[in-house]
Amino acid sequence: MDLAESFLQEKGFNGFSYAHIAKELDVKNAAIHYHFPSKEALVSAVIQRYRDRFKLWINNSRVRDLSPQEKLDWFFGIYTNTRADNGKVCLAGSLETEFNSLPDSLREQTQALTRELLAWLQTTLEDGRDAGVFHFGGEPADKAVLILSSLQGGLQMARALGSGKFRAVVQQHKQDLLVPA
Amino acid sequence: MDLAESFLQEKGFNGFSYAHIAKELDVKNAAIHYHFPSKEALVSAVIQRYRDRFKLWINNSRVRDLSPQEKLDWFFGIYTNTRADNGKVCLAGSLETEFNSLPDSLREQTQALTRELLAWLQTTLEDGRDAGVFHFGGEPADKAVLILSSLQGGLQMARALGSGKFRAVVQQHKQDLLVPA
DNA sequence: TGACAAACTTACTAACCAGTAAGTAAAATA
DNA sequence: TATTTTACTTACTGGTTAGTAAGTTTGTCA
Repeated sequence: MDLAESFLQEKGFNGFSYAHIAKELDVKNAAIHYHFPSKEALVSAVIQRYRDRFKLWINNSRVRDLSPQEKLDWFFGIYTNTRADNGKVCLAGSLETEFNSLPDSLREQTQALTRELLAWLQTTLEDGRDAGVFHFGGEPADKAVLILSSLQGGLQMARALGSGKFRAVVQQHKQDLLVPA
Repeated sequence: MDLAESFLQEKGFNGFSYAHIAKELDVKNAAIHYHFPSKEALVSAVIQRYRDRFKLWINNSRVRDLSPQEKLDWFFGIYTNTRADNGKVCLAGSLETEFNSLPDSLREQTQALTRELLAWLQTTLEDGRDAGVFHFGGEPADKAVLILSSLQGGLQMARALGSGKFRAVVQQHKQDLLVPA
């Protein structure tokens, strides 16, 4: 599952095979079919684990008790660190790219994951604006969509043009949110 | 080339084959190899055409003579219209997602395209801020990266959660840029 | 009319893909 | 100790992939 997650983020759903995983583990591809009958089942398990992990994190006091500003920094940090080790990309972003060629169950998993990320981000933005630390007009839901979109897109752009582009995204969000005009 | 461009935007580089194009055209796959010796050559030609088209557009008086605000609307419109007909995605975004499994020549083409989009957007943002119609802090280069990233990511998110998510991105950018705090 | 080239088709190859059936070795369990 | 279960391997299938070689039709031009 760790390898599948890595490959998904590095190459996408259509970009890796049972053979790739089998080779890394030094086993035969049938060994993977023993644990996960289909590629769909394997990837579904990976997304589910990712969702569970995120849920666990945001409900843990180490994140839950942070200020909105610290929460946002933590969230940006996930993406920065993900990217740091080797051109990976947000799991949700990777899956959305190939959404059109995904089996039904994976589409649902992708939708659920994205909605969960958006919901948390929206609440955090609301709390921050209410507390007077975040400055933005319009709907928190829209701002959340903008921020998540740009993080996903920014990681992808960073692959082509270097990690500086992703840092630019984070930098500019902080500028927009934190510095009153 | 039209079909290849469509498939690239719908399914990505690893998501379409010579057979898909051949079937649509009702010819054999060898017929495509006659015109484009390799998939790399085919996709390279598609990107080059896309770059030429963009260059032509921005230098044409119909775009060149617009106000910064109208230019931005035009740019957003490209993405909105691209998306309108069937869950497509920005060509640059699609290629960046699979950047790690792309042949060298296509990596270079992808980088060049992205840099050209960024350069134009940056200049437009600069002009708009100088003219007093755009309001944002920080570097225009960073804001350009943020906007392009969010458009690419927004189209992808729209595939999973509906086109409303992309409209939210555009809406929020207009809010952030045009409405003084 | 004949030569030639453009635009194909037919028929193929070697590599890779997800997935399966049958067999095996070792560990857990009764 | 005997039986069963776990975790594989070996050997394969049918389908798809990009790409090729050789032959065929069609239109152009001298």
